[in-house]
Amino acid sequence: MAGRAAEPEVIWARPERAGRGPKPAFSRQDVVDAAVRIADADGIDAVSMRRIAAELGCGTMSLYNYVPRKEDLYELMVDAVSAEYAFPERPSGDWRADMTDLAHQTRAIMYRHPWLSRVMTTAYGFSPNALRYLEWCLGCLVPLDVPAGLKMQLVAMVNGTVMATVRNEQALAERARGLPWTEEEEQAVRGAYLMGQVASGRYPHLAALLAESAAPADPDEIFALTIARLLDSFATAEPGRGSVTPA
Amino acid sequence: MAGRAAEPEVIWARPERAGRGPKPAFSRQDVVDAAVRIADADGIDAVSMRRIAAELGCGTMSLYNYVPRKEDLYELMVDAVSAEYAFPERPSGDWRADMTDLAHQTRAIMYRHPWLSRVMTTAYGFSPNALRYLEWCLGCLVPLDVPAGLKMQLVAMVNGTVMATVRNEQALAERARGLPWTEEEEQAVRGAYLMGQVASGRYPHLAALLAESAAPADPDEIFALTIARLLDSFATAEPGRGSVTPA
DNA sequence: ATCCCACTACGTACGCTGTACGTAACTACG
DNA sequence: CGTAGTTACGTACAGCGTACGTAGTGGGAT
Repeated sequence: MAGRAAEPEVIWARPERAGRGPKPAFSRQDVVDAAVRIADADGIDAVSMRRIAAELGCGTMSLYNYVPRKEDLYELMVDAVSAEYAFPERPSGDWRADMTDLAHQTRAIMYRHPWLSRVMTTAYGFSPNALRYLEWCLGCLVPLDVPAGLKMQLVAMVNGTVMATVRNEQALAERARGLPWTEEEEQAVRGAYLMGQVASGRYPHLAALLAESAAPADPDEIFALTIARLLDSFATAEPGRGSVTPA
Repeated sequence: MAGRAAEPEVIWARPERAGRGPKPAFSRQDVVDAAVRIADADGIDAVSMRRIAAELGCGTMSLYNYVPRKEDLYELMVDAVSAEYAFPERPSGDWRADMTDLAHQTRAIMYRHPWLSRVMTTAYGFSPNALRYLEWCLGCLVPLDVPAGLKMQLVAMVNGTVMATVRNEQALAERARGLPWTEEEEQAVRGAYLMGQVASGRYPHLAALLAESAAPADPDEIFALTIARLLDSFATAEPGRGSVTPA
């Protein structure tokens, strides 16, 4: 009988194989790589067990010898691309520079794998490469003299910001996938609706803003400034003026 | 023949009905409300066209007279709960206080509708209530003397941060849904794996951090401080020290 | 008053999904 | 050298979104 008892487990703690039966034709990594390849090429929704099996040239159900559930596959995929981080020998000593570099690396990885920003919102946890990343971050933040908890918040905040930024850029493109019209048409229609609404006079501040900054700024520059601003806010342990409590 | 030509369109611009035939049994809002009710009760994955139809007591395909595609339904759902924002008569004049209140409202809405933080990462756009929200934000930010583009970044950043924070909290609970074990078991297993890894000595900084702050801090407090810190960083137009360019 | 046709309602069906289960072949261990 | 545990995988099932066809309703034009 295939499969294992349905007990709580983490995929990272699950042994890939036992030595008894016939030699497996693939490794777990083969399955994950195939999934990543498909997602890179045709989007995350194209990643089905049947498609992966076809890519590997095996039966669909054979995959369940390597991965217990589809959802675990997502976690494995995230971990797989998290291996793309390139860390220097040691932190530079300038934590702002190090964290800035990491933010740019994260963004680059998300651009290389456009499905990542969506999958991470669901299948994210303390995978091996996530731990490696986190450990490196904390190493970079040694020169920063703030409480330990705050360092965690900083890392979470940087990651969250990069994710939110990239997600915002990619959501529209992803939505157009699988629709009977192109992304350009989608964007045009949505833009037209927005302009129509703004022209209605019901949104004066928004209208003023759109009139003021007609030319959209360079996304790279905005990203760099956003991260810089964010890191600034962690340079001191305490937030500045009050206003912490809501109205 | 049911349905309309497959042309690019925005759901907000699509007229709900024309006057010719028999009176529709429901309104578009009825359908959306039913979907929200199901999602609140049993999670977003329980929202299927068949389930909504059963909730309303009509045939499955009848729903397509009100909503052209499932994906549009998601956008309608996000817009529907976005109506829960309660704005005062006018901005207080203290933009930090106003934005802080908005952040807390967003968080409260996301707690009331635990599916929202996930759906928003996919189905988010300039819906009517999103425009209303944005317009209000810009009104609150009138006292803030920075370029218009920066105000947009501030709003995006606050929203993104709230979303990332809540998503992080809810991802685990959501993952446990539909699994044969409980969320507590899931958390326990993941925690055990993490502790085992940390105890391996491969992650010294992480180990030190976990040892230092054994008691997890109050999430509400962390949230409030995070938002305060974030708003601080927008109080001046330019980021502080250099380090903008990556290494 | 009557006809027309746009419109609503909805049953059926198709292709797709994840995966439970059963069976056959294989191999390392007692 | 059995035999037990493993791999491979075909079949099957429940569920999904939705294309399509048909029946019936009722407002607008004649």
